Amino acid sequence: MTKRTTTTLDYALLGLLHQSPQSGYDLRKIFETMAMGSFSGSPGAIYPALGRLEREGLIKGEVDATTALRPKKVFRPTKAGRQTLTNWLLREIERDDVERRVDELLLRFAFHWVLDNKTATRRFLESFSSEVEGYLEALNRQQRQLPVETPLHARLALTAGIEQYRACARWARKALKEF
Amino acid sequence: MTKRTTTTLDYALLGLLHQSPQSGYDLRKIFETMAMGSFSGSPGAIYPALGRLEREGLIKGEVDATTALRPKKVFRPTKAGRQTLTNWLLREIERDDVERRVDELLLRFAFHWVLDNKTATRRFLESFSSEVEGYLEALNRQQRQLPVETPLHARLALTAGIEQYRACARWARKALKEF
DNA sequence: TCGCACATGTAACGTGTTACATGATTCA
DNA sequence: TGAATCATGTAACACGTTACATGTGCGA
Repeated sequence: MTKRTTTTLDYALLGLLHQSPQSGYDLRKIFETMAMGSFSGSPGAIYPALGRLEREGLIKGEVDATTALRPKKVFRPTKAGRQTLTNWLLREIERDDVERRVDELLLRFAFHWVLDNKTATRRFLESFSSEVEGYLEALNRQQRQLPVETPLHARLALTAGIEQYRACARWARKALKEF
Repeated sequence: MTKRTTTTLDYALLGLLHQSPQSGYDLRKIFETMAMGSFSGSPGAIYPALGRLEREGLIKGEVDATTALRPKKVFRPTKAGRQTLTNWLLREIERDDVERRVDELLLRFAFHWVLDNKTATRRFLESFSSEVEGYLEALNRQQRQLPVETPLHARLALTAGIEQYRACARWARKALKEF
């Protein structure tokens, strides 16, 4: 039996539960209210995810029958869960993360407070901005070498992507000053 | 039998095939080479997708045995396929698209040249920037109303998101001048 | 002869989506 | 009475991921 790969949703749940133990319903409302990347908070996503995490021993739920109309199941991360979270936070940033999972990287950054380690955060931001700038160079090259027949719309769409990454790079440099 | 929902990958394929008829292998290479959002171009994704589109009559493939080492199957969109594509391009932009599918919107824009209709493109960009700006207001409100105990990292992550959307808004205004 | 580029596909697997089910309590 | 909120869950379904299978021709 090979271990399943932990999804971004799993990490998001782990991070939120680290912040404060809460129920599936509470978590769903956070996803609905807050701008957390593109998580949906649909029951069909989060309850099964919580179930998996509990089966794997990364979180532990206990029923709180006191307050609620219907008994709540409040989850909190286990030691193993906290370890999994920090491993994720400290993971090396790959070019591929920057190319296709910027949202996940930003989520990772958001939970970096968990580490309470300025050095780690600085390293993260340095690595992030250097990867982003590397990718920006690739995008600029791509833009210059676009075939002549490339329609204007397609060119502009590429600049939109470039501008988004530039915004990320600027943000990272500014954020770095805070640590 | 309810009709399945056309995925973003389907539209991407439809758009690329509209640009020029080509094989699955050609398409895969485009996804690998070009920065097209987060498409992978893995065979397990694109061949089944082409199969579905062909079954639904949106594209039509014919085998070209002449040139290649191994016979190529070259696909081109049908009339219905072109119609599906334009319907997608002209679809009203919803707040939800902006919140969770900016990439798809940019892809849509990239294929707008298909319409060859400056008015439609202008409408798209106007609608896009107005939705983005509306969402930006919501994000700014969210930022102001962040609970006091919100960790710095989480605050900064939110500003990263805001900066990305700002970049989009700026881009849209600039792009608008081209049409 | 080894590996790479060309070229198309399938199988297992897990995840998210949508829609449904359930049921108590509060409020108009 | 009916609707909304709280609260948890399941079932069908389809998609993408990873890994595998297959086979030709070219260059080192």
